Amino acid sequence: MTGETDRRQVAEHLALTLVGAGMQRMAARVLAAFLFTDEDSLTAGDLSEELGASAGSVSGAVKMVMQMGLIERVPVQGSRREHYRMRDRAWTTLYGRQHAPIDDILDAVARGVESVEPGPARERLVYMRDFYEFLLSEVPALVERFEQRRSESRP
Amino acid sequence: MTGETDRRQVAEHLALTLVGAGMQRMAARVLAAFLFTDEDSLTAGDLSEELGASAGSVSGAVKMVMQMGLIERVPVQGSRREHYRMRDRAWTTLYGRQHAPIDDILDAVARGVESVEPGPARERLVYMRDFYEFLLSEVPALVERFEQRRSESRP
DNA sequence: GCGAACGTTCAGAAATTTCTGAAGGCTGGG
DNA sequence: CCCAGCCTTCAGAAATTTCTGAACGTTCGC
Repeated sequence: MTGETDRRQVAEHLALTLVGAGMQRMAARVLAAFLFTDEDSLTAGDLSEELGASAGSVSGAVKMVMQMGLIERVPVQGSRREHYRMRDRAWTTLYGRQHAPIDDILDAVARGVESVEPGPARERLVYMRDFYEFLLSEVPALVERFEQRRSESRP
Repeated sequence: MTGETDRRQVAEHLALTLVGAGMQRMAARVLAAFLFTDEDSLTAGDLSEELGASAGSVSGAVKMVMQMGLIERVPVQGSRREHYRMRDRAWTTLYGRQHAPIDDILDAVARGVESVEPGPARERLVYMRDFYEFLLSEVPALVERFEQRRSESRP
């Protein structure tokens, strides 16, 4: 509820926190910019200026954040620039996709189970496989529950 | 179900997959070594030999993996070396802790909510905050459900 | 106590990731 | 058709992460 400088600082702090959680630096900064703006949409140029970063790195970061499904292109007629904005269900889709690597892990573990004779190692691998399978099946339901609850409380 | 060379290859592949999911390289290799061994426990020396890595990097990696709660020291009398093995509920605890960064994110977002005037940005931040709060409260229950199901099927 | 076997720490080297800046490609207006 | 504005790509520079190897503690057997 304070000044504009403060808003940027807080945004930057959130970006750094996301970096701590494993996100790429510039991608996190771009994301924070979208979170904290009251504009309808931002262009690559806006971001470059706002963040004080080169057009090149902004371009790469935007690409990443878009692949994550957090922002989307928004068509604006009468403008040659590409406009972007956050997607509505950004966070739930992000969380869902965070679990995409789990598919890969699952494959690798399943291969492990096949490659070892029965014994302690195999039991360990089976346990790991079962857990990741469980996650893969339960997470979508979890996300859905959140969205449902939300739509109820805001009819 | 094939040779020893194969086991190592499969283990190494799982390690690389975990790296892809964000884990540190040597930590992932150490973890895979524990997953795939039929020994009761491994020492730093064992790992160094098995992985062909220096004692120094093994030491650092073991420290990390232990902080993650995936392995534990096991007392072996009559041996000067430190022995380690995987913890029983390694995967569920890991998943639980994966959500530790969420606390930090939650703090940062909450600060964001306070720092902006009512408007689109604020609504976005509130949504994000609510979602992470939801996760924080639901994940433990999810993990518990898995363990319960598992203990039922293996009485 | 002394010596040997292990493990840890840390400075520096190596590898990887990340950013920049310049060159080039589209697109729409004139 | 040409030009201007905007974005993307890419090679190289900068920063960061990760590994090694040597020096230093510790612990146990003797």
